[in-house]
Amino acid sequence: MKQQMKLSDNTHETSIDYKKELNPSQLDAVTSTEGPLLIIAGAGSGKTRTLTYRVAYLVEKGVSPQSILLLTFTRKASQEMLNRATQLLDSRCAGVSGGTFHSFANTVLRTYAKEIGFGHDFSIIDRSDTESLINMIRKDSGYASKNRSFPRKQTLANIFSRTVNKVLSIEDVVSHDYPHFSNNMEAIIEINKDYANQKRINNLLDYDDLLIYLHLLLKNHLDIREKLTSLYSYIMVDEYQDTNPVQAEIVYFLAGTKKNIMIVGDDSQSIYSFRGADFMNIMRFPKVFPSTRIIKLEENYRSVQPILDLTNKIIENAETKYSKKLFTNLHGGTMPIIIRTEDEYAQSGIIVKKIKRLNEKGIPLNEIAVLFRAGFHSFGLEIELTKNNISFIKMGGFKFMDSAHIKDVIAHLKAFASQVDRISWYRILMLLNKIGPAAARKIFASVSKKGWDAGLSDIKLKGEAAEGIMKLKGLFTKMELLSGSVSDMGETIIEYYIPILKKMYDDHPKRGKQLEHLVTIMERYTVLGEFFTDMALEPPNTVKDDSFSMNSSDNDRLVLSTVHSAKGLEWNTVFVIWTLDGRFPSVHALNKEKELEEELRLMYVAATRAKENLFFIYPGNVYDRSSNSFLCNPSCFLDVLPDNILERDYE
DNA sequence: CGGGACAACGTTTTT
DNA sequence: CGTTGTCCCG
Repeated sequence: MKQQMKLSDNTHETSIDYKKELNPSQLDAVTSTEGPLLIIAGAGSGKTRTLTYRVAYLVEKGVSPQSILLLTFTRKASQEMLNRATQLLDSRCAGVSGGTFHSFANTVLRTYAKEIGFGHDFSIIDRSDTESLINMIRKDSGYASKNRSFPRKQTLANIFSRTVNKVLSIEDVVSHDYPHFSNNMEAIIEINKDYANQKRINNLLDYDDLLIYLHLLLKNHLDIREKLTSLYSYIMVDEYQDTNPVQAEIVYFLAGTKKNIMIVGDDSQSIYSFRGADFMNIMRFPKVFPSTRIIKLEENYRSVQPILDLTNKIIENAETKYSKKLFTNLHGGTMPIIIRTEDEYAQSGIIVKKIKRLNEKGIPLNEIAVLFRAGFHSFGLEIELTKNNISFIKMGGFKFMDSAHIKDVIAHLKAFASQVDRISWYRILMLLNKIGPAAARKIFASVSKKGWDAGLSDIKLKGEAAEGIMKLKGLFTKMELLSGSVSDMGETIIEYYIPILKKMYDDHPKRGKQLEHLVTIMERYTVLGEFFTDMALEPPNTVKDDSFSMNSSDNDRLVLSTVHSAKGLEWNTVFVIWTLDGRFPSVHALNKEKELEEELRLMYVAATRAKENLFFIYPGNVYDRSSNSFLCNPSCFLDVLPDNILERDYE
């Protein structure tokens, strides 16, 4: 203890000058350590900075890092904050417990799995595993073949997840959001029950279960709750406007009696209601914690005045309850502009032209972003960028872990690790020639009873099917000799899998390379279970995919991103494309007040990403298939703005 | 079992 | 337009 004190004294002889490095509100937020605290942090107001300094402040004050809990929206966010705090103070900050709600739940539940009726070695299933399992139950139930318009696996997964995240009943969700499936109510409820049973039998938790069971644990086991609340004496939660009711109650339980809890958020940037987030959580917080102090961070350090004028005006039209008016000391800059073009092609053309001009002025590509409402909105632009040799990186969308070949290889690993993993066994068996659902069922029944060795030997098959099973058994026999090295097993599987890959995909060389990349990820693991958990909870979020850029080696690339994945980021210049009614806001939200309000916040998030230049562009006349109509009006969020705030170029 | 014909359906995203 | 699922036939 003494040694630690001495060490820290040495490492920060230049103590942090909080007064100098933070503005008064930030300083207040950083140094108010006791009791409940609500920070309303406007866009670009130094939210991350505040959290980082607060971690350092607490640690410097002598609070043990292990007793600080920092919950964030993504793992990347928490890691970045802790890294910065470490740079600010010293390595003690790295000992702070930080992560997402889900990873925190995972850690806690591994210890207390027995209390919720699971084994401590439970597996976490990702969204596609979830859908596969639901699909098996769906088929088994027989409802699907009786009824042509029975909900698909994806729809069922959506219904179930929504039920959990919004704390509603299946009846509520179906009748409200899927009224056309109301006549299947009993069947849907039955499948949901089966799904829960299957998970319990097979020791599986899906993403929602992690939250649900953590919540249940805290609610029903006071002794465990007390243990945790005495362990975590200082809690910080970021992006609170995007928490759902379950997460909010978890926070409430964790706060315990000391209630040293700080939440940070911006009600104007709540954009995840489609998955149960409710910005009323942040509104209600002072009621739930009666002695809450509220601090507003209103100075914006990001955008020039003309951009701020516009974003302030946009959000004025929302019914947010915590009013705040952002101001800046960054002067100069030009008025944001909205441009109408002839068609999509012309829209792309303008962007290409403007990017080239900005580039000549010395603004690097990675300081420019093109933002849009939905992933597919950038397809046309991607083609034009490629033609013009402008390299770009697209954020969000397509995920490494979601591609079929990666899933296949991991399924082999999972099947090897568990003879009762139905999802994985079906998946790998069906890859074999002449083996379909019926054979897979038979083989899996045998394997789950006798293990893979005897299970595969005892199965009677003919011809190609028998051959395939032989090969699979050969693979597993080989894997058993590898004494548990994760990457060695991976490589062995890939060797076996390559012929299948070649048969199935024309682009197998590219996919083969990605499989090699998977092996390098595996090399970081010695315990198979940890590999599986990490792949579910913290999957690699980018594919190093050269198809997306001309010269992928350099980092100077234009950023294409959905507005959702642009949250928290900033660029010198931002283009928002497809800003017309029906695209942004989306057609689906046009007649629904609540959803339209969220689209407005989404537009606010998009616009507040810009530091100096902000462009809105839309093609003037677009046919929309889904609504069978022509879209031609500029986004209503922008159209209502006065001319002295937004310049118009309608040709 | 596997392939072809046909019909239904569709945001956004992270864990 | 592409994905997902069902049905039906060889």
